[in-house]
Amino acid sequence: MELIQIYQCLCDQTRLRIVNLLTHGPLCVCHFQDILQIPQTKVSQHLAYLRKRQMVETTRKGTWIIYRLPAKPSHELEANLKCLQDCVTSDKLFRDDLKRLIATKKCTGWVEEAVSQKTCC
Amino acid sequence: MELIQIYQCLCDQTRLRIVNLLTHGPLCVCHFQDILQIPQTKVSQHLAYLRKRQMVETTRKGTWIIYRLPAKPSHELEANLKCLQDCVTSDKLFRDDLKRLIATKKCTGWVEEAVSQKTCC
DNA sequence: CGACAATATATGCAAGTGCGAATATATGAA
DNA sequence: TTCATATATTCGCACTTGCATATATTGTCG
Repeated sequence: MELIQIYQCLCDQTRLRIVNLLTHGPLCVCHFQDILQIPQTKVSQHLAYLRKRQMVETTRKGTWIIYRLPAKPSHELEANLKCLQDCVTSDKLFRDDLKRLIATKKCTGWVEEAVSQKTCC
Repeated sequence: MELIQIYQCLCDQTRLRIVNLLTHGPLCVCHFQDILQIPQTKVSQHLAYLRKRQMVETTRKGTWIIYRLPAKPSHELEANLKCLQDCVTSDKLFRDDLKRLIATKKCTGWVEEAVSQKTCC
């Protein structure tokens, strides 16, 4: 992934919030709706933007589509994600998003459980 | 300087090249023209964009206007500039820009000399 | 003052962006 | 097959961006 594409992905607030959440693990579309409190089409549009530029990868579990950051990020992406994680700590909006993420208990290892319980959001 | 503004400033190739050059010291408009080989209005327009978002500061020396990165960068900006310097090494375009910068000998301490010699570019 | 050099700003235009509303697609369940 | 759920896509619109062309501003020097 090229440097400019990375900055293009991060230069919108909604996308920045999405990527910030994804640095803590994979999520599916409904989680972004819940945590960011924004309509589904808006989420999907920004996810499409990120997917087009290879900032995110997807897998399907039934009707859910799970989004994650690239399994093998380029050096540029890895460096910028680290930098992002360092920077977001000073901003209330991003901190609050992460709080809500933790509150939903969707940080890690939620996929298997969701599949077995057949409920995601 | 806010995170999103930083990404907005860096998400265009010309601006990224400008900021990359500035990480090595102040420059005036004519240097960007020379090194990046782009027309003056284009340089000025991008510099205005960066100035508006406080990514660069200016001082005047006669008819020249000298651009520099903020003397007191925010934590976010400092972190991202460091990250940028790490990332650009892998891209030929940015490496070549820096080569031309070095060739012009405008990396450091050129201002006083230029003023005394009354020639900048 | 006038002429020149360096830089900035205005204008018009094509392209891209962000967003809501509506619609389409895919999957699982009944 | 039909329905409901989750997600994606399309469309229209206002707004922004990048750029070239033209014009304005600012400072220096004579």
